[in-house]
Amino acid sequence: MPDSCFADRFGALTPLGPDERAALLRLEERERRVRRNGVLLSENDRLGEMFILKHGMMMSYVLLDDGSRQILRFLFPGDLLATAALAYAHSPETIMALTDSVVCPFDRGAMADLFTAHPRLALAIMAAEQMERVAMTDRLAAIGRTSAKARVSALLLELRNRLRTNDPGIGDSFVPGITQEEMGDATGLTAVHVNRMLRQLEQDGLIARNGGRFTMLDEAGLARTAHHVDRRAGLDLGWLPDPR
Amino acid sequence: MPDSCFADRFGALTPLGPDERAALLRLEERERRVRRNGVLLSENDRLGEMFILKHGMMMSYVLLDDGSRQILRFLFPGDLLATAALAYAHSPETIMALTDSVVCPFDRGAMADLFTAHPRLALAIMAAEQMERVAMTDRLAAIGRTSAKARVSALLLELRNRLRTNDPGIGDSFVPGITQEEMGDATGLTAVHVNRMLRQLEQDGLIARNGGRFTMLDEAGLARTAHHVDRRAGLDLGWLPDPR
DNA sequence: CGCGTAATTGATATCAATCAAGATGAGTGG
DNA sequence: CCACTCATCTTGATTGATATCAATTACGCG
Repeated sequence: MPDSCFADRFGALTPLGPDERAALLRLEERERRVRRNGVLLSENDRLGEMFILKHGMMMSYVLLDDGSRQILRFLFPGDLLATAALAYAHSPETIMALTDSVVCPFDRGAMADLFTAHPRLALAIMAAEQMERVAMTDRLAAIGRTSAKARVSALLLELRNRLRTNDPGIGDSFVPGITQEEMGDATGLTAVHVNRMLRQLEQDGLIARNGGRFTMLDEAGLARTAHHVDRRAGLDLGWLPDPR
Repeated sequence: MPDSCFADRFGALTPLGPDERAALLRLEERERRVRRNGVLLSENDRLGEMFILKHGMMMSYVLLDDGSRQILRFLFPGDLLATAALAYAHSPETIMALTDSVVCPFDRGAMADLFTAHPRLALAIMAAEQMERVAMTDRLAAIGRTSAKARVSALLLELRNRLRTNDPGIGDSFVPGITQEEMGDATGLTAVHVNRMLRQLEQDGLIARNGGRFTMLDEAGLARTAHHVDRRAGLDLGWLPDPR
């Protein structure tokens, strides 16, 4: 059976029937490559298709009129991109590749077909959307109400966790794959201050760094500094109807 | 025909068939009152039902361990509450009434039934979810990357626009219905600083205040200070299949 | 080797938080 | 009707966290 990031994503949440798996696979029939630093979609581009990220790491961001940038989310395989196409004619955000990536474009009509043929998958997609929303509220609270050190810690934890989801081999040690500038744009800080915070986290004995590689020396301590809440523990999709 | 906030909300986005309207109405069969300052749902409460807000104004927020609060969103009639129930066993946020309110509780199973019987409504709900998500990214960018004055301006514009959606009689003049403390908790500022920013907006001739009532004297100027983007203009649900 | 990007470090500036009093105003009970 | 109380709003003085500015250093790569 051909692999599908998207089917795997949902398979981890709820058992999938063979028809369901096949329907998800059909969304990944086409492929498009995006090179590192390549832009898949710019703010205000006309929308019509959505994408499943198949390989690589991307990010979405908005630019403010003074040139500053707010990174909204980092994107990993299995993530759905450009879902704003469901409600808007033009993209509210830019989507750019952080590494060489592969995405699978599909028309929003395909989503309509999927919802019609497989209501249970529609519910699962809606549930995944809720997970995304809760992650966003966590980020909102972090940026609005926590210190620079907490925000940087939270970002490191989030990156490690998401990287690990796609590569279970990752333990305490990982390569974030983003610059300090990008960490700043994700956390609402300057690159200079991110640097100082990383340095402080090192001094506190929470992390170590070695040529781009980060190691969490005290994950519990880091989670405490970050005011981190582990949302995966509270997942519950048991209420979904049985697969057909 | 009995009125339904929820059906009205979607009716404004896309034409509804009679079956569809009836199905939405069924979600509002039960009612629960929540008094001002009453808590509908606390952080970590067990989830199972969701709610449609029928009358009143509510808010959702999280408390951090140092006691500070981040308000995530203000809720108005037609909004769907506690959608996290689709993915989580416990609430990630507290939902509290800002005015005496009425909500319609329904089991998440009812949502599953709706998705099964009316895939087109499922798509519309998904689209509404995208509107919510985009609003959240706008807030994230505001808090992460804009000045205190811009954030307060953006909040005023958002409140006025949402109030006007439910009461088209509202023009430049409105009563926000929240305290400066709450404005601070929504924008990531202190109440004291919100006060100074309001005062400055007054001095700039952008707003006037009179016993709790705000008047926008220069809406274009306010939108400029806020870096405001009008998202309603870009809505597009024309791609949805025709109602049955 | 040389070049460009990213990381680091120090000095200074600014915005917003904190601390501390009042002022205002809407209930509430006597 | 008045005194009282509590929440909210307002204002000033000060502190503190983070931004800004300005070099310098380290590093990956052609």
